[in-house]
Amino acid sequence: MDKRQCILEATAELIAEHGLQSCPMSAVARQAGCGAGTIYRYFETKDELVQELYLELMKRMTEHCLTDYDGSACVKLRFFQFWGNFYRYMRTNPRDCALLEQMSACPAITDGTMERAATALHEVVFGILQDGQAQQVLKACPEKVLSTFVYGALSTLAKKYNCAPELMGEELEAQQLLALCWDGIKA
Amino acid sequence: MDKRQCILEATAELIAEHGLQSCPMSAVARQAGCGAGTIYRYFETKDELVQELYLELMKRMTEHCLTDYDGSACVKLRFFQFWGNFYRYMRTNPRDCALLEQMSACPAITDGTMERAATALHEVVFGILQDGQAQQVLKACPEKVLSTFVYGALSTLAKKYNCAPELMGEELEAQQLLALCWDGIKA
DNA sequence: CTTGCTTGAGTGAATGTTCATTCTGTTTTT
DNA sequence: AAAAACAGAATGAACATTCACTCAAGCAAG
Repeated sequence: MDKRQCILEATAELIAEHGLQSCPMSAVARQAGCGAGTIYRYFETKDELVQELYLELMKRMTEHCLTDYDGSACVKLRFFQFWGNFYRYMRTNPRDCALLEQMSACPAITDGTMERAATALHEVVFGILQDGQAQQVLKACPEKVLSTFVYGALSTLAKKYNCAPELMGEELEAQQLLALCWDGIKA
Repeated sequence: MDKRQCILEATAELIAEHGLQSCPMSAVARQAGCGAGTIYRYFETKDELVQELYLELMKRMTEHCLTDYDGSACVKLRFFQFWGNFYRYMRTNPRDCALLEQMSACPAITDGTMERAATALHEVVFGILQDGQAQQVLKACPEKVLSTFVYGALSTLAKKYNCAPELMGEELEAQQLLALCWDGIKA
């Protein structure tokens, strides 16, 4: 088994449970089943470990978002496939969802890391929205406004369902939540 | 001048700049212009200080959201007034906006604190959405789904405009962003 | 008014703890 | 046997919290 992977996984587990600020390297080592020194064979510093974890999480999420994604389908289909994948990923992996939120909000993750982590996603989203606007299917807002709108709504809904499902009433299908977003941005 | 207020303000400044995890009490004391011991006259522990800061921030935001809010107006007007206030507050106070996001994402803020901080807001939002559904102006989703949808979209938009306005294209009026949300939830 | 006493807010050096990182010796691999 | 990987104790820095002290304001007695 891959030690580096183990260490990343252990870090994820601990941060999710106790927060970024209470995640000592000694605990990471224990959780990963290795000595403290070993971590430093794979990561220069704790900070690097954390940045790498963020990149790893984003990579995993990006892959899921592109499952069965057909770039040549119509705008509406692409929209529902992509964001449906996104939402389901967030709902199926509550730990990663919480982790991503926590890390995105934290100044310790540098802007460079964030940008590097998100470019792949950006391109796909940009493609969908551009096409939608060209075909006048979508509102003529700046593309970033639309993408931020959808991302914000869906990620917050997923988080809420993950953390406090009892408050949310009977659970809706991803389709119905996507419909809210679609109605918001359609022309 | 109020020392307690000074300390809270200093804490806010430091957390906004360096993050929750790098905000030593010594720095808080320096920023607040007092000795380290003084902080402990007003707050039992660092943790309590942080929880109190969160409550304070939420209180401020809640007040702003209710500016000129007329509970007897029609659903659409109430919606635009309330969420417009919310959005403008987030845009006018980028520091508080970033702070709230960071603190909300962090396990150090207890669920109890969060609930206590948000009840006032919840009631107003609940009122608007309930009425809207009763009048069949709004979609018949669980009320929490609608509120989370709007909150997520607007807060994420505000954050993005605050942090990376250059990426967002020409800035839109609050009205136009609210319209996206309204179109999403209207029946 | 002056003087001396009391009170409690305020201070910041000292304490003990926690933690990232390093280092030395050990085990495993080649 | 050499090299690489590993473990975990040791190190030193950073930090939350404490505590013995200072000082200014209030106040009562002279």
